[in-house]
Amino acid sequence: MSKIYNPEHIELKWQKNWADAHCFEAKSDKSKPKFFGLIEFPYPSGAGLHVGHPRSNTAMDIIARKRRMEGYNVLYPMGWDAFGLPTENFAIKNHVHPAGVTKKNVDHFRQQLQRIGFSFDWSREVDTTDPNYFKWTQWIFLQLYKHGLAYKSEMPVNWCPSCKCGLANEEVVSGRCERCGAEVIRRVKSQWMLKITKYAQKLLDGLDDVDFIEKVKTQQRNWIGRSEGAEVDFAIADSDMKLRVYTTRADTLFGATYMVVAPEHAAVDAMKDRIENWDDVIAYREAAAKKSDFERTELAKDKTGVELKGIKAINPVNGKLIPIFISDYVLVTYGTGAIMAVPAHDTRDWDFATKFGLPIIEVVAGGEDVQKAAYTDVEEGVLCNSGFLDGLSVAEAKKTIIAWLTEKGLGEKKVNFKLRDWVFSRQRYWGEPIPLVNCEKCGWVPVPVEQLPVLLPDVDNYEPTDSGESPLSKIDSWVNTTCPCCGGAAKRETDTMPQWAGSSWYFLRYADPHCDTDLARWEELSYWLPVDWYNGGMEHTTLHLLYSRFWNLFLYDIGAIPNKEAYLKRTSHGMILGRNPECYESMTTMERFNAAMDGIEAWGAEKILKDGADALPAKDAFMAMKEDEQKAVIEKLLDEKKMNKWCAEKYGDSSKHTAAKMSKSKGNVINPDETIAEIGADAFRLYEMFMGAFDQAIPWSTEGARGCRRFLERVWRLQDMLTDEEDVRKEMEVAVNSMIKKVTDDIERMKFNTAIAAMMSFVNDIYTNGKITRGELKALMLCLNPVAPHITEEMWEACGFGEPIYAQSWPKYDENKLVAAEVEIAVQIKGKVRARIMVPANLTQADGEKLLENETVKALVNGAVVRKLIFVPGRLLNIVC
RNA sequence: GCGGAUAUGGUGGAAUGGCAGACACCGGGGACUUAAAAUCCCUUGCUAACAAGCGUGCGGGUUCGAGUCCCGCUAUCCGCACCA
Repeated sequence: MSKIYNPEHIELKWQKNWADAHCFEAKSDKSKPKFFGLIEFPYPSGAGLHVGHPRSNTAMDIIARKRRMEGYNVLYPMGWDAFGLPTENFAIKNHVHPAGVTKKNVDHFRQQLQRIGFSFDWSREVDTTDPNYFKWTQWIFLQLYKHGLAYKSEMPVNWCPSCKCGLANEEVVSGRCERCGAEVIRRVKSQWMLKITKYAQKLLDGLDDVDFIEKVKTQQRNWIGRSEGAEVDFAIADSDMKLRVYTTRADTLFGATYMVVAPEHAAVDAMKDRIENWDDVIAYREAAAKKSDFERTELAKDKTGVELKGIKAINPVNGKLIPIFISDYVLVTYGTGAIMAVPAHDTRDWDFATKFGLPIIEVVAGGEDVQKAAYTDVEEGVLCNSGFLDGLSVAEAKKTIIAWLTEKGLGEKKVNFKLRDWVFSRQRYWGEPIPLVNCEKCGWVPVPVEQLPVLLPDVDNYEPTDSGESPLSKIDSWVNTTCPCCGGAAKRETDTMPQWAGSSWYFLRYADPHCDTDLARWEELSYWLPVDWYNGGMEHTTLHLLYSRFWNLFLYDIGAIPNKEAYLKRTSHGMILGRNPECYESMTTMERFNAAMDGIEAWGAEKILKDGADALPAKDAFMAMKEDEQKAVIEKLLDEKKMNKWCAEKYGDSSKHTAAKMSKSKGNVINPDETIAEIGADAFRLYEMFMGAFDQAIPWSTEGARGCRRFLERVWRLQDMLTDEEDVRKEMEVAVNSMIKKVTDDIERMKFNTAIAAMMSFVNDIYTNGKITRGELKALMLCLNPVAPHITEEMWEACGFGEPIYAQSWPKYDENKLVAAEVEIAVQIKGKVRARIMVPANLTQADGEKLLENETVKALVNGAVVRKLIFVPGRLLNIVC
């Protein structure tokens, strides 16, 4: 009888063994093929790891461990994306230095990750707040600056009044600050911007060369938002001014019955003298500026605007005079900030025209009455009321009109993107200082490379200022410096970089994390990059993933790195959900108590209430308790099962109602430490991978996790069934080979749940059989090792199988031993299964006829005329008669 | 509004157009225990209860055969959102 399975003991032992052996450190043996597996490095928050982190980490750990066994030189690194607001806010509140907070959090995270047994190469750990690291973040910024891709711009930015900080568009979620939830307002500030728009086309094109899951590509394409159209000039009547618009529907030009410009559009000011209702215009403009993005969105349906009285534009195709309006449904940031309005064929224009009583002229026939609704179909329609375009399809008309406009010098073909430039300034302390100084004589001057990094000074107070300046601006000794160019007095830039900066190139640093002459040495970059497989969350698709591709493309263009695209392959995991607290929160104390009473009756009171109340029947005792005592008792009694049952009754039986995204505020976060303490790291890893399809959101189930522990107990006890036989027994060949094949294939497809199911089936087979040979156990240990590395190493050692598994090769399967000699097939009559028969596995399609001789089949056919016979070898026989 | 995804037992989920529900969780029963836990074995889609019938969100279609393919809906989730 083997010892009792004690995960904690085994896991700590092997974690130490691996560290001592340095077996997961990436070697610079460039003769071997390399594999660079990457997962997003975490932000080390004070709350510590949650169960979502290990889902991605475990998946890539499995792949990394398998690759090592397959003979690859594997780089699987970990680091910390450690700049960021929560740390800074914590530091402000508790009057401590953010660096100290960061260190403490990082140490906690590292310890938590190590307890799970990931095969990270800890010798390559990176930390974005380490000056040796952010020296190169600053260096990259200066390259962007030198190549004209960083510029300062007075522009309206999204301003979070609570964080007192400018936000990128990507950080604004339905009008609210992504971090704190406060309503975002618009505020004009001078900001550093990165010209990511210059790379819009390259970022789009690059997607064709990489293996990203389709929905990531689609989301990036939509975010970049390329559209093909034309710019057209509309002359202003009685002047030599022109108003240029962008349109994707140049074909509908004859239907343009008015124009709209954004309230902030410069042309409005240029025409000031001729506008008769200037006061109205100014009033509208101010009202629009005051609106938050949220209000703009809220009122999206309700069109407002003011006509510029006294001014008319001329439609270039028919010379008609048309009015001009300002309205905030036209955005100054897109296209030319002005549009031609074709109410008959654009829903927004139709809404506006209807409200303001403007003419609606049909120019594409084929739809319903355009007076009732806009007709926007571009596939079916045929042009009408459009002079020389009449009778053409929309596509033909577009070509024709653009050619005509180009020839006349009235317009031209134009491509536009939704992608905006990246607001790169933050008025915060805990970020990389932007390494520029402002000299009155020389303007903005980069800090020379040899003076990098520009370090953060020690500050007493990290509180942002109400003026919107960074706390750094208050440190005169730091701000005042000399100009590197002329040696005169100069001031440092006090804005810092956003959190995205450090994470936009960290994968490059992993190739050579201790290099102090470059961001990483060329030969290391050429060997390790690009990243072979990057797994991460969908929430980073349009932010981090796009930004880092942008930096990588840029660094490639300036010859700093050898690879164009950063990541060859991108996959994504689903979220892990917790219990929906609404269920629990909406219960009254009595309801909770009643639900809990079931538990009391079922299990006996004393046991459950051991350290709660003294006596039962509990109702009286319970009612006598203080409220928080009651709460504690209820928490103890209301296990997951009861909660689900209760929620199901209240909300219907779907678990979708009982599950919700985990968050601290909802109080439904599952703590991995507690789970690991209960079931061990191997069972935890196993459950994370087994719980469901890897790419889908899944509610956590404590019961399900315990089931995985149970499986490992079963595996552990296989030692008691072990025989002295070295080889795989004949009768187990199919089971062993098909398991190896299934596990091998499914790991590559990230179908971890079915890979694990295959191993469970195998173990079930062994239990039925009662015995296991050394060869059979070896195969199982090797397959299971990437998922549950500790228990498999321990058993491998205990059984005397030789060198540790981390030094073993991945098992191979024999194609010829995947199916038994005889297989069961279904016999169908007209598609209905009527019987199952055993037949030799090697029958081919041609043997189908012969099966009619089979007694069972004969009886089913019962002398009827067989009209058609379908035989699918190994699967079924279908007889139509 | 646009884009993407999803829909299968009490639950999580399996299933290259070929035996729907693998593998688990929960539940039920049994064995072993003074007892409990643990473990092992059996059972577990629904209805009827004989060997039958019905079942993959809804309505059509293609096919010898559809959870899977096609057409038309519905519901839910996620992302974007006045992008001309």
